[in-house]
Amino acid sequence: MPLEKNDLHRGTLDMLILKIVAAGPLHGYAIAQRLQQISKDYFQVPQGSLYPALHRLEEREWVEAEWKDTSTGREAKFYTLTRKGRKQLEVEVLGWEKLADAVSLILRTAD
Amino acid sequence: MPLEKNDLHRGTLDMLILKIVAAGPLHGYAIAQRLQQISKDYFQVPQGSLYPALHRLEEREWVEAEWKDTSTGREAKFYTLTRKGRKQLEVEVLGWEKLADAVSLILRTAD
DNA sequence: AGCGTACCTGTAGTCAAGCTAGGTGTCCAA
DNA sequence: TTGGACACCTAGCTTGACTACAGGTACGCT
Repeated sequence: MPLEKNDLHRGTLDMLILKIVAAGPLHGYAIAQRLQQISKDYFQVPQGSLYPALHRLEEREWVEAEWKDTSTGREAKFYTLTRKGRKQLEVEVLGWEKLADAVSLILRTAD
Repeated sequence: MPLEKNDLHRGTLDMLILKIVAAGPLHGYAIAQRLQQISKDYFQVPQGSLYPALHRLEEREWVEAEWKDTSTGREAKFYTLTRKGRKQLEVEVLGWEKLADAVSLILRTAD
């Protein structure tokens, strides 16, 4: 009986990750941190959502992964946006904006 | 190979239906029509999404159903928002707004 | 009379995405 | 030496939106 369910709205996560990665290569853990930080703790992406999402994005060739050293000297998988990924990001942002507009219309107009 | 995928974002549909019904009792078919009309054809809710959603809402006691005559003289199931449903609508709208704000933050800030 | 179309409801089965819960291992500070 | 932050991963569940059906009524057109 959870009082709260966070459940990121479906499909949003991909866009957010792409957007974060668009600003420069980052490893998964850091991506989640940035999302949380920028969104002022709204997005707290569980690892069970994060890593499958990253693998999905990689499989679709929207990002590319490479093992590199982090600033703390350890290894981590850094993700870089591909050209395809940049295209996809545009599509998703546009889609999001249209959705948000449509929802907004309903919420404002429906009574 | 669909060029386009519409796929309503998860959970949005419930909110939209509640909002439409909040303006007064309507039957399922008419709800879908209103959504489409108000959103300028953005939302074209397939019946395989619509009816399961309505049954879900009814089961959760956010709406109540009653068979009545339509303006054209035929029978249809009219859905009315319950008190619980009104509460839920508030929750969902608030949730949506928070999500939209957070997404907007990411999209604006992330680079 | 027959035919199509809009109206109106419904279900079965599939699929995708996000979740919980578990696991591995490193490094550092208390 | 223990705990926590860092960093990765997977299995299995749940949920909701979809496709593709299926059924029925009323009306207008030819």
